[in-house]
This record gives sequence, C-alpha cells and structure tokens, in this order.
Amino acid sequence: MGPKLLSNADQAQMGRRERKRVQTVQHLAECAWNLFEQIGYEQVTMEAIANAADVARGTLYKHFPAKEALIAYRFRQDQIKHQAIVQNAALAAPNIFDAFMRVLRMEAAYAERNRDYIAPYVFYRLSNAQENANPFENDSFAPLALALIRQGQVDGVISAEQDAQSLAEKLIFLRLGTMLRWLRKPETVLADMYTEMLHFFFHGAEGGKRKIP
Amino acid sequence: MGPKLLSNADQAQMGRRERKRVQTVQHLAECAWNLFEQIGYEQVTMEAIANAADVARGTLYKHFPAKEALIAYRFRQDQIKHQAIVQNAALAAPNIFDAFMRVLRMEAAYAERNRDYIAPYVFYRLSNAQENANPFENDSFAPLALALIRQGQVDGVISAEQDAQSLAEKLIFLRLGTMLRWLRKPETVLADMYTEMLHFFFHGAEGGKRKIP
DNA sequence: TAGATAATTGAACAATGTATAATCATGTAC
DNA sequence: GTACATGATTATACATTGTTCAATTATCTA
Repeated sequence: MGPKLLSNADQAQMGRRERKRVQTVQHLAECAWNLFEQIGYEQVTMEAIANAADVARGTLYKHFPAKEALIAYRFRQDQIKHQAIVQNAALAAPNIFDAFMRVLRMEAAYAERNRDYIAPYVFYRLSNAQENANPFENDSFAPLALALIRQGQVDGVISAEQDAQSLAEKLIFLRLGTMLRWLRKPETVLADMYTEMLHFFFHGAEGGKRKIP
Repeated sequence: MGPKLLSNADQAQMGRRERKRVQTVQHLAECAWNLFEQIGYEQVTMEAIANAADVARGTLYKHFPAKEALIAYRFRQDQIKHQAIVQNAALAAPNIFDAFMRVLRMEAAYAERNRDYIAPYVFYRLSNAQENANPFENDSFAPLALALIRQGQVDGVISAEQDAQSLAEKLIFLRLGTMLRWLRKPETVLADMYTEMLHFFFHGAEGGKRKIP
C-alpha cells in the first residue's frame, strides 16, 4: 500500500500533473539534502531550502510539512531501495534470531552513516504517532519484524500465546531505546547493542535461565 | 539529588530571593494548569499563561522554557508527593513481579486521570534525551525500577549477567511503547497492558517456555 | 551604605507553521 | 479546440514559539 519506487512505465501513466509533483518533491529533497550536508541539518532553515530550490516557502510546506519530513522522505527512499536486499538476507538466515541479526546489522550500518539525522527523524516519527496506527508503520522494519515473529511462532521459538503485532511493537520500542542510547554514547557500536537487545527480546530479563519451579 | 518538597524550615533558610523564585514558579504553574483545565492544553498559549499570571512573557520562559515544562513540573510535584506511598507498596510486595505490578498500577491510575497531558509530556521528555543521560532520569520510576531489578538479580529472578541499568532502560522503553499504544486505543486499559508488558519483560518473546535443548 | 548579583520588563528578532486570495498549469467534458 | 473544474504556485499576512538584549528593580553580601 505504501509508496513505491517509480519505473519509467509508471511515470508515463501518471499524467503531467502527477509527474511534475514527483519531480518537485525530488527536487526539494535534493536541494534540502545538499544544504544539510553543506552547513549541517540544524543550521538549515525552511526558507533557505525554499530559496535553494527556487520555490515559495508555501510550496515547500505543501510537500514537506516540516523540516524533518525531508529526512523521512530520504530515509523512506533508501528503505525502498534496500528492501529487497534486506528481505533476502533475512530469508537466507538459518533461524529467526540470525534473520533479525542480519536485518539489524544492515540497519545499524545505515544508521552509523546517517547519525546526524537519526534523532530528528525518530522524534518526528514518534510525535506523529497519534495519527498513524503505529509510529513506525511506514517503516519497512515493522512489517518485516512482524513476519519474522510470526515465522518464529510457527517454528516454536516464539510463544504463540503472545500477539505477534504486540510483540513487534515491543521490539520496535526496544529498538528505539537502543538507538537513543547509542546516540547518547558516541563510543558505542550500534550493531553490538542490537545483539544484546535481541537476546533480551527473546529471553527477557530472566535471561533464558529457568528458576526452579 | 533531585528537587524535594519544601518544608517550612527549608523555606526559612532559603532567603527571600530563592523564596520568591519558588513562589513565582508555583504561581506560574497554577495559572497555567487552571488555563489548561479551562480551555484545553493545546489551546493555551504561553502568552495567555503569562497574562494570567501577570508577568512578562520573558519571565515565564525563564522558569519554563516550553509549555510542556509546565506539565513536567506538575507531574514532578505529584511524583514527589506520592513517592513514599509507591515505594512502600513496592517494598510490601511478596516478590519483584508483584512489586512492579503495584507500582505500575498506581502509575496507570495516575495516567488515566491525566490522559490529556501524557503525550506532550512524554515527547517533551524524550526530545530532551540528548542532554540528560537517560530521557527519564528525573522520573521517579527509573531509580525505583533500577532498585527492583537489582533486587531481582539478588533473588535470582533476573539474570545477573545483564547490566541492571541496561535492563532498567529497556523496561522504560517498553513502558513508553505501552503508554503510546494505550493513548492510541481509547478502549484499552493501561493497567492490563502493563501486566502483559511485565510478563514480556521477565520472560521475553519466548514466553518462559524452554525449547528442547 | 556600596557594589555585586539575580530577576523582571519591554521590545525586537528569527523561525515555524497556517491561512488566504490571486494567478497559472493541467485535466476533463463537451 | 473551447470551457470549466481542479490542483499547484506565489506573495503576503498572521499567530506562535523561543531567544536576545538593554534598562530597571529587588535582593544579597561585605
């Protein structure tokens, strides 16, 4: 249901108006990103972006209701681009734990490369959580996590008594906490923290050790 | 180390300047809260609060750098007020799980009573997470959770291999996710969701069932 | 009492985000 | 192809947030 990468065929079918809209959006995103990289995200104002793209400020706001939306667009595009690779990596894994591990490793690598943008992105998505059903519904991670959890339940590695959707949401918030801790501590490595997080996700605080009943 | 409820003796020792500061802060918070209750949090502007309290806008901003800070102040005061009761309830519990349960039940009751303010409060605390070590460090829940987790480790109910601080943070973000889901779904009961969350916190997605080794 | 320190005020400022009327480009129906 | 509806763009104004600054007032300290 989400937006997809547009083939040339799709573009031809769209009509000039829609085609121009997409073009404008891409142009705005590009100009914004250039500015972000040049002078730093925080320093860039919406006015500056509009000027760089040579449109009125109102036009910019029409397509991107906030500066963070420009990051979200970028990230979304990248997610769509990498979706197939990530899914295949997950499918090729020998078990659910490794599948998650591979997905999270790729995500960690991406996050390390885009560190400066993670915080504004996350808070933006979170603040708009009231509207969407799930704050990270558009995120490509959520549906993948859900699928893997369901598979885990089939395999018997994950308790079938717990609602898969609910488990997915818990994982998403564990991931959020992990990301924020990583952002706060410059010396940490996100992929390592994800490993610890995954262990906790599967075994909980009890840690897989059973108390004598 | 955090702010404490002020006894009269404390106030006498403070000096007029500090005494007036506290007085102003309380006055501002009161005026703001009255407005929030009268016309709804979203509708109230900082200017309106300043006018109601009969101070310059700059003065209001000096004490409360954002509208959300007025909620945070309120909540903090209430937390301090209830701290002893909550702690005693936790101490009186027969085990760690029940201790958490009692604490979270009280918190749930409080949240249900203050539903309208939870979302802005949470996002505000979260956005200021870069500064503080932990986004909910000033929260009275964090240190209590940490203490209970350490106790759980002593009792052998919680794996001693995992860092208590790290576990506490995980619980805090599970709690965050739970709160946001509760906010999104008006039909849900927060206390019930906390129960499920706690079960997950202890046993993980595996759910306490061991796979055949 | 004198001088340092902190709080308050009023004003201006930069930026965000919303709203509106006028204008221009595109789509659709005839 | 013309006519009309619809969507996008522009310029502008507006309310609000949050910051800054110089001038003033109140408190503290020596």
